[in-house]
Order: sequence, then C-alpha cells, then structure tokens
Amino acid sequence: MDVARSEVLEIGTSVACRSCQARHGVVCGALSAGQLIELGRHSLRRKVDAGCEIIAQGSENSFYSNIMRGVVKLCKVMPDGRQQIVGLQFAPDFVGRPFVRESTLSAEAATDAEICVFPRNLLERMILETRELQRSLHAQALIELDAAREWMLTLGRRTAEEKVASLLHLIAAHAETATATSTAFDLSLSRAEIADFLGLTIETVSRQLTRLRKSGVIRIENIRHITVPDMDALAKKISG
Amino acid sequence: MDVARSEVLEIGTSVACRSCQARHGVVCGALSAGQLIELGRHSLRRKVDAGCEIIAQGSENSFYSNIMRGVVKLCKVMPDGRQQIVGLQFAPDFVGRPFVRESTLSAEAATDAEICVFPRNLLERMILETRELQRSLHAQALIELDAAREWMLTLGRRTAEEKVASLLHLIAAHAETATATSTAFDLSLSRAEIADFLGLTIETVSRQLTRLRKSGVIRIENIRHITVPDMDALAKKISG
DNA sequence: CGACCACTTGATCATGCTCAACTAGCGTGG
DNA sequence: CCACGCTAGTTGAGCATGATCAAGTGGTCG
Repeated sequence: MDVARSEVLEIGTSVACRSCQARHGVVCGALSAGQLIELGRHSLRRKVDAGCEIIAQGSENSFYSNIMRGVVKLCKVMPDGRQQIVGLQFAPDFVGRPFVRESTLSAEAATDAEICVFPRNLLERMILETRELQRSLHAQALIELDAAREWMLTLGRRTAEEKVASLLHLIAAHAETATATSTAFDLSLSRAEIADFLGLTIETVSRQLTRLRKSGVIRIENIRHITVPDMDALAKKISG
Repeated sequence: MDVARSEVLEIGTSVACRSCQARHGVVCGALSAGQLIELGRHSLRRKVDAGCEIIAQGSENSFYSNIMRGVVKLCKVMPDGRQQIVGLQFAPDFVGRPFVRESTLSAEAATDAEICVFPRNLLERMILETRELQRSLHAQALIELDAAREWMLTLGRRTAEEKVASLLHLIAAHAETATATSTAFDLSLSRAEIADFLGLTIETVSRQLTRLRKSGVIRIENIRHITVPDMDALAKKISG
C-alpha cells in the first residue's frame, strides 16, 4: 500500500477564509473579523490522503484542525490490536481537544480529506479571550457527547442487523444527494472500518449488508456506493 | 416494591453552601461569593431514594443539580424496552444539559442519594455571565466525552469477563476505602444495572463475577460488597 | 413461617466469530 | 492486451461466547 501522505496546499490567508466553507463553523464562526485574520495568517491548509493519521493516540496535541472536506474517524486501539472507532467527524467539524496535553485517541482521515490546521497556542489563547468561541466549542462537545451516548446504546443493545442499519442511517444523514424519500451516498468507510465502528467482524458486516440488500432496504450500486430507496424502511430496521 | 420517593430537606442557604462538599465542585467552585449566595438562596437540597428518576428521557429540562451523596446513572431506553446505561455520576458531579430543551436520556438515583437542585433559568443566566462557570462546565463535558468513548471501547470490543472487570475497576476507582494495594467498596448497582451498563444479561454478569471470585481476583463479601485484594490483578483482567 | 425478590447455577440455543475458500476489481508488467 | 498478483469483499461451514429458559438458593420482611 502507498504510504498515506499529507501535503501542504497553501499558507492560509484572510482572503482564503472569506470563501471558506467552515467560515461559519464551530471555530471560525465564533471569531471577530480581526481574530479571523490573525488565525488565518497562522493556519495551514493541508491535504491528507485516506488512512493518514492526523493525531496519534498518546501523542502530544500540538495543533487543532477544522475538517474542510472528507471524513475523519476517531479511533481507540487496545494493546493487543483490538480497535474501536468512537466517532466520525464530517466537514466542517473541529478536531482536537483543547487544553489537554495528551490525546487519548487517534484521528485518521477515512477518506481523502482537507483540513485547516491551527497552532495550539494561538487557538488556546483565543478560546481564553473569546467567550463566543468557548461557548461554541462547549456546544460541540455536548453534541459529540450525545452522539457518543447514542452510539453506546447501539454498541451495547442492538443486534448486528440493527447496528449496520444504524451506521447506514448515520452516514445517509450526512449525505447531500437526497431526494424526498430516497438517498444515495458514498460509504466513506471500508468494511473493516465499519466493523470497528460497530463492534463486529468484517464478515458479519458483509453478511448484514447483503441481508439488507436482499430485503430491498438498500441497493449496493458498487462496493462503496449505496442507495436507500426509502429512508423510513431503513429507520424501521434500527429498532424493530 | 416501594415507590421511590424524593423529599426536600431544606431550602439552601449560603450557610449550608460554606460547608458543602460540592463547594469547590464543577458549578459552585466557579462562582463568586455573591453568586454563590444567590444560587444558594434558590437551591433546594433533595433526598432521593434509590430508583428515583431525577430527569425523565424526553422530558423538558426545568432544573439542574449537583450530586451531594450517592450515585446517579444515566440511561437510554429503546421503545421495545432494551436499556443501556450510558454513564455513572458520583458526588460532586453536575447533572443536566444546559441550554437544551429536551433530555435525550434519563437520570436515576442508583443508590439513595442527595442532590442540590438549581432552577434552570438562574443557572443558565449565571453560565452566560460567568466565564469561569462556562469553562468549568465545558471541562466536565470533555471529561464525560472521554469517559463515554472509553466505554464505547469496552462495549464494542471487550469480552464479558473484561467488561465486568472494567466495571469493577471503574467503581473501585471512586471508592474511598483503599489501602496501598487492596480496595473494598459497595457495588452501587444491582446485577440488572450492571448488565445494562455492560450490554450483557444478568446471568452473564453473575457468572463472570463468580469466575473472578474463583480465580481469586475479587472477594464477594456479600451481594453488594466487593473486595479487590490486588488492583493490579484486576487491571490485568481488563485487557489480556 | 412463608412469600418475595435478587441472585446464582445449569442446560440448551442462537447470534455472531473464526477459519477457509472463493470472487471481483484494479494496477503492474510482460 | 492479457496474465498475474494483490487487496477488499463475499460466502460457507463449524464453533464458541453469551443469550434464553428454567430451576434452585439465600436473605429479608411481614
């Protein structure tokens, strides 16, 4: 396999910020014009290949980032190699854990992605200076907490079929290509990643996907592209 | 079964606050002397029996509370009755979800407990006024997020024995009665609650507890009291 | 003493795991 | 252009962990 690369696209500028899709996101939407210029001056736009590790578990946090494009997975691994994905983040989410020295999880690009990288010290200073930024990050933390707890219910109490349906529902909810009822989307995760997110094996994931296909709830256009003709039918598979 | 009751002990006063064990906790530790007096004036000390529901899933949040004594469990239930405990909170933790209308989970006293209840509007006003309180609640949210993600790893990837050992380790970590190596504690949860926390059945929980007992890792003094002679031996059971 | 409840233990079952073979897609090189 | 190998995914057979169903135990309270 190619080694996943990351490449600097440009030094950020306030000009770039103005047309940025994260301009009104969690971090940048909470900043004043002046702060935005300052942050932009010290930001880097990076392109990261799928599989590239953005933050390593146990490493020191020296930067934070906004996701500009693509999907980032948050992973925990055990000493013996067992792995659990504990969160998915989509553009324009913020990635990082302010004011904490060491990361307890790794962040890895699930798809090819672009991120906007902020230096640690600058962002932490701005959080201390800016009530609105603090409030905004607090709000994102609470949303992630709710999502984590919702997923705990999935991990602890749902069957394999319900788990797979839950994941498809989650990803479909972030897809743009939706008509009134039907939704089509790229599965941004491999079977192995889906398994690690759901606490299953790849074989079980594969079997449940074909089960959902045979029951007509999904169409597997190709290995990475799914169509859900009727979202309600999918939702029904989640809880019984 | 007796209906779980809750009973008002006293109207809070600044006098009570001064000797309160949550005085330096997440909420009260972030307030000025004046704010503390104001909050104390509008707070109620409530005694809640084990099993008493403090916040109902789907209900409107009209108050927040500090746990003064006892253990509170955060639960999610599915329409068909399947249930998952998504968090345990110990004194002097804060319970509630500021600025959110509807609770997505229920909070229930796992043991007899005492809580200090704040009116919603007052606390939300203080959060908006007080940077330090915002910061403090943000910090607790991040700690709970880490805990939730750690538990996702347990739910998704650990075996039944590892799950039970993880829970014992978690509760032991909050116990006071610890010598250099050995730890004794009250199990604040019933077997059914343990099962709901670990995504298992009560039978499996019971079997794994006797397994840990037979292997000498724990002593079951009585149904609700456990001794761990060697915490390291318990920790070894968690990851293999 | 008896009823009840929480828990334990046992026997059997089934969901999802393991191991293994097979298939499809895709890039590489002859 | 096709053969080849490699990777990712699918499918099948058998197995094991944990669930289910059922009986038994022990402590508590009236």
